[in-house]
Amino acid sequence: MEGRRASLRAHLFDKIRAAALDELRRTGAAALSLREVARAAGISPSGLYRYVDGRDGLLELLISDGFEALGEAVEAAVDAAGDDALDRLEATALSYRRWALDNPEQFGLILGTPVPGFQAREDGPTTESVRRFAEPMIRAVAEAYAASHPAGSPEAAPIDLISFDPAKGKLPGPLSDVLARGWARIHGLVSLETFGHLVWSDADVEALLRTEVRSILVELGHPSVGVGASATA
Amino acid sequence: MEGRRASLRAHLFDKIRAAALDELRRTGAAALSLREVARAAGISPSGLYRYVDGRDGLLELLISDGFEALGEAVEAAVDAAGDDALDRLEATALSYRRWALDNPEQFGLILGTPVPGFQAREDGPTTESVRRFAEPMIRAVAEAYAASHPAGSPEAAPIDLISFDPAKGKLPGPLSDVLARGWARIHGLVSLETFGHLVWSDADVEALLRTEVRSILVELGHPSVGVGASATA
DNA sequence: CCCGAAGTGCAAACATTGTTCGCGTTTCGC
DNA sequence: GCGAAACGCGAACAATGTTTGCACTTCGGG
Repeated sequence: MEGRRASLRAHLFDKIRAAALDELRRTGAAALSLREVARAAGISPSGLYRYVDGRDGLLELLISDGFEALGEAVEAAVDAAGDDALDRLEATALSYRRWALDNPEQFGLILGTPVPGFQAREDGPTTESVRRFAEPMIRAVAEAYAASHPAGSPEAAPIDLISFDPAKGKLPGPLSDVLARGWARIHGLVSLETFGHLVWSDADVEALLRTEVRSILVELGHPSVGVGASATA
Repeated sequence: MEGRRASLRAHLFDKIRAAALDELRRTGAAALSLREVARAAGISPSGLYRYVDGRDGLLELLISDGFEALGEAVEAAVDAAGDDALDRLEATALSYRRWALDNPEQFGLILGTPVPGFQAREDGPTTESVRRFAEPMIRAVAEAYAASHPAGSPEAAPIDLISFDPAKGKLPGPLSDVLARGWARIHGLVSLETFGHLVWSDADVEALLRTEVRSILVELGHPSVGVGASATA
């Protein structure tokens, strides 16, 4: 039996989670008030401590949920895309941007300036969520890489990327570099736009992202993209 | 004359500025305590209000100083570099990274997640500092662009970039796109590294940055970088 | 069935925070 | 020299995160 107690607890926990997310969306991470969350959840401030370890625990919850949500958004978009590596990588980049623009506070919380006191515990839920988040992005790049470096070639991926766990150990090999650069190109544009640092330009950021995706594929030596990816679209 | 009063005021203001920067470095922007700054500056909390408009005023001061410092760091590095566009752009990227790694809290404050309540006033010191900061970066890209698109060519820069003021109006033309993409590539790598999101990789970020600088120049059609110089058609 | 143990929620308290207000004191400009 | 402005401060207020002790409910094994 579930037990009356556990059921009530789970229900209230969801209410707290929802209230915290709401507060985060409304006021941002730095101004997130534990007491306000408690009020919204219909609970006393001290009662909240039975569910969450203080303000940091609240943030950990939100960070974990954030990575999970972003990962799911990207995965859904990639799944909806076709089989072509270009389409899939493009879907990755565009869904990454869309999620960031739709959830700027959450995006800032998980991938922006780290919050001062907080450090994710190795065994906390965050590490698993990060893994969950990184997987579709790694997969998209790995697929594109594999397409142009077949399994027999000397530059084939040295390890099985899909099963790589970013939480433990470091990713070696040439793919590490191209993955970091590819992600950085996407993340750079998205974070600058999301945080309001591109207002001086009238650029169409979505178009820029598409250009960047092509440039990544070009450097990956992907066949379906011609060499003509020049500066101006 | 300077006046005894003005002199004391300037001196104390510098002390406050230094104390605030110290606090920022130690605890981060979100946890910056006005009272702690007051203590460090040897002044009462209320007395601080004679110099700075509350906590937001303190942040504005730090933001403004941050942009200024980053701008100076980049400018100094570019000036120290030679005449070659590659060297100059590389110096831009590497000094940008170095400053971020050396001043992570300040970097997060000016280019990371925006602080919730704060919005830079149009007439505040921040706008001028942003302009000051953007100038050397714009210049580096503009020079590289000009080198491959001489003044007579159809794709020459349509406006005088050097005198462009990012505070008012938007930057049009093809340079806007390449500037945004170039900056984003650098900023993406630097912010990911600074905020600790590249720990899964053992990549040499400085080497990655060099690679990105080259790729930017290639897409600019710059002649000094061999490989795909014929890319732009 | 029932009773000790564990879980649950809360009010009160405490230390800190940002900000405002009024009051003496010092300095400036005329 | 004198009125006025600037200055610095202590006290106060509302709000925050966190701890503690205490009633009360629910669970599980005898």
